[in-house]
Amino acid sequence: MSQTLPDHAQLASALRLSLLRAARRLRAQRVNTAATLSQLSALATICKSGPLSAGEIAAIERVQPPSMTKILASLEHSGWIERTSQPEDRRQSIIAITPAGRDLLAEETRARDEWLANRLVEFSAEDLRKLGEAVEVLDRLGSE
Amino acid sequence: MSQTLPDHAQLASALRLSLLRAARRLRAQRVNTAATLSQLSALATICKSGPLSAGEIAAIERVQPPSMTKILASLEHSGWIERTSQPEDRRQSIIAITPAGRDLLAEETRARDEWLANRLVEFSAEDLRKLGEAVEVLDRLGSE
DNA sequence: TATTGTTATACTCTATAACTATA
DNA sequence: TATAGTTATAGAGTATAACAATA
Repeated sequence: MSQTLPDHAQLASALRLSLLRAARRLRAQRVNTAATLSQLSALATICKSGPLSAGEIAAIERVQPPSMTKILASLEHSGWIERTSQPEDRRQSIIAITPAGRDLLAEETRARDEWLANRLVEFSAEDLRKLGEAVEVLDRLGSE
Repeated sequence: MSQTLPDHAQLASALRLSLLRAARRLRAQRVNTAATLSQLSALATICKSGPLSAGEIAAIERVQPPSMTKILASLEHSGWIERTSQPEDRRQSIIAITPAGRDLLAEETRARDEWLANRLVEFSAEDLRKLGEAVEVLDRLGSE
C-alpha cells in the first residue's frame, strides 16, 4: 500500500518540525531545578499507575532499562520513591512514590502547567480546541 | 487576568505530557547517522530562509549562540554549509547551504518523513485532520 | 538458559560564563 | 563600550554493550 505515503508525507514533515520545536521550548523552561523533566515524567507514571517494577516503568516511559535505572537512582536519592524487595522474585523490586514525591510532583506540575497555561492565554478558543483535539492523537503517536 | 488560568490548566497539563513523549519518539528514530536532528533543523532553516548570519540562525532556531556555533561547526565540517566573510562587518560571516547540503537535507527529510508517514497510516482521517489543524498552532507555541 | 536490572561508556543537545575580535 | 561569535565547561537525556544476580 505505498499509495498511502504521498498522502501523509506533507503532514509528517510539518508535524515533525512543529513537535520538535514546541518540545524544545517546553524543555528549556526550567521552573525549579529540583527535578528534571525526565524525572518528573517517570514520577508521574509511578504516581498514576501505582507501584511498578523498574522494567514496567521503562516500558511505559518508552526508554531503555539503563536509562530508567539512572532516573530511578536520582528519584530514590531525593527521597521521592521507595523500593520494596520482592520475596517471590529477588531480581525485582517494586517501586512506589513517597509522600515527599507526591508533594514535589504536585508543586512542579502546578508550576509548569501555569507557565504553559499562561502561554495558552494568548491563543484563541479555536486554537485551544485544535490543541485539545490533537492531544489524544499525539498520545497515541508517542506511545504506540 | 488570573481568571484565565484554571481554564487552561487541564489542557496545559495534558499537552505538556503528550508533546514530550511524542517528541521523544521522533528523536529516538535514527534514520541515518549522517546528521543529527538539531543539525537538520538548522540546515532546513538555512535552506529555507536564505543566507543568514550565525546569530540570525540561532534566533530563528531559538537556541543560544554557543549552541549554534557547535551545530554550524559540524555542518561546515561535513561540507553542508559555506561561510562568506563580510567586508562591511568582519565579525560576522554569512552562511549558505551548499549543493551537498541540499542533497543531504532532501534525503534525510524524505527518510524521516517516510518513517513518520508510515506511522500516520495507522491513524484515521479524523485523527489526521486533528493533527493537521494542530500543526500551525504548535508552530506558534514553539516560536513565540 | 532466560530474564531483570545495573555498570560502564559514549554521544547528542543545550546552557552559562568567560573570552576574542571587531565596531 | 557594545556587539558577534567562539571556547571552555557542565549537566540532562538517552543509547548500546557487557555484566551480575536470580529464576
